[in-house]
Amino acid sequence: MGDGGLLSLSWNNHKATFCHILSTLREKERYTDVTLACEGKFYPVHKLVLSTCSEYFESMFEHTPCKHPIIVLKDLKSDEVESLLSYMYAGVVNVAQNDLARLIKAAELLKVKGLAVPDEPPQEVENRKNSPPRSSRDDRSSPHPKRRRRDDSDGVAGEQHGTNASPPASPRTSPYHAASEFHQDNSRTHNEGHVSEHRTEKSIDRLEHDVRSDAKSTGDLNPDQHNPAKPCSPLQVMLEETLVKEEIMDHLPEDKDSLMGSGMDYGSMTSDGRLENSSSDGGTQEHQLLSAKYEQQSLAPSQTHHLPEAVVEALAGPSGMQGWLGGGGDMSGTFSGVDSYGGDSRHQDLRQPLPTQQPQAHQMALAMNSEKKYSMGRLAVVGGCPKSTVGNEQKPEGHVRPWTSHIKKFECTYCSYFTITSTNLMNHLRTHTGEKPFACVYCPYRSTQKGNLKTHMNKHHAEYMALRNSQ
DNA sequence: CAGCAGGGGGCGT
DNA sequence: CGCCCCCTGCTGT
Repeated sequence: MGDGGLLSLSWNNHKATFCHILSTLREKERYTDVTLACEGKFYPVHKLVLSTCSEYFESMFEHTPCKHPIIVLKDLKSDEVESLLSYMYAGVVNVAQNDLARLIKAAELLKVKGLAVPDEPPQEVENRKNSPPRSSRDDRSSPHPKRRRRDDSDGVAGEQHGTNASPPASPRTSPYHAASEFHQDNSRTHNEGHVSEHRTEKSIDRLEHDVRSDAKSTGDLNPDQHNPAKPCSPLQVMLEETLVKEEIMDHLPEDKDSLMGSGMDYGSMTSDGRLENSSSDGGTQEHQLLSAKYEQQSLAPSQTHHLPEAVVEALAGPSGMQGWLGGGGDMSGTFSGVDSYGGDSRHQDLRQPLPTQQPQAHQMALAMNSEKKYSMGRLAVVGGCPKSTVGNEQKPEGHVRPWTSHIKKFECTYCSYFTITSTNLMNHLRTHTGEKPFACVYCPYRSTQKGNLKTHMNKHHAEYMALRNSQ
């Protein structure tokens, strides 16, 4: 790798982490922008995920301007929905053999990529479903492979609720990936030796470590359990049913409350809790968009409110998911949410005229970065004067300018920084662009500011400076 | 201690 | 107004 060589930086655990974060976001109901309703249960999920995994949803959202539509899945069972969601979020779903045909049918109904295989009879698909063991290879690359053994889980094959919250147990790269693996499994259905082959060594180590620690806590777990085929039937049954159920129960009431409270019209609820869409005539088989009432007023604010939190919690890690999130179409709101992380409402104003030439994701990433810096205390941006405390401390009397909005002249297009001088802004911009135009002639040192280079020269190449001064 | 980054004065155009 | 230059505080090693 010589000078100028390209370095390929790869995030070893990226896919697994990605899936995990997705699942986490779903669990925490962060950024959810669509709610699936089925049998009286509500599943706040993400359009992005749904449309990624299903052209059906994709086109549905495409034609639905509503910010937070409620989609009533009428001809589906809630457990099917849960399974499908698990499949879409985690890339893997555990299903009892008996329920497989039902699930596949549901998947076909919703055109879920990788699961919907209309051309082939369910039987064949069943064979392919031996793949869950294989999918577990990615299990092990999960950041939190918290699988718990349910020795007698075979007996509860009919229960699939658990899949809903199993994502952390088995993040998958993507449904596409899953689909392709199904095909691979055709040729080697029983070969479980491949289970972990595709993982990177690092993720293996880390995950096995996680698994072991998990095993310690649960007592009977061993790493091999990531191979679901071992203890269970080819169609592995849920491992976390009770756990998951509890989580669901925790969430649903809130959902209902909030949904109802927001004036959402869900149609009528039958006595057994099933959701009946009043407008459903049964002719169209699956879902109807019920109403657009459930959107901005009640939901958007909380979303924006949650974002910074989630950025910290769910998107932990320096890289986070900025790029991914930036792909959303409604980033202005979320972006301002991030932006307000510093607690400075002023940012909202500054954000308005943000130039659009920057990809939003980029802006978001940079903004997050800069906010981080600010929160670290480099600039006291939080509240009141946006100017640096540096200036205040440095020249208490010098900071007499009223730092009001009409004074600021130069705004950074990447973050909320602003200054009264273009020079300062230019210097600042280099911190974003990475440009270091001032290079030391004696060493690889480069600087964003000439003065910094000079300082460097004085300290490290004093003789050069002396010579130069004498000339 | 070295480096980074922001503030601001001075000067030329 | 833009550029140059210097000063300064903060942070990481």
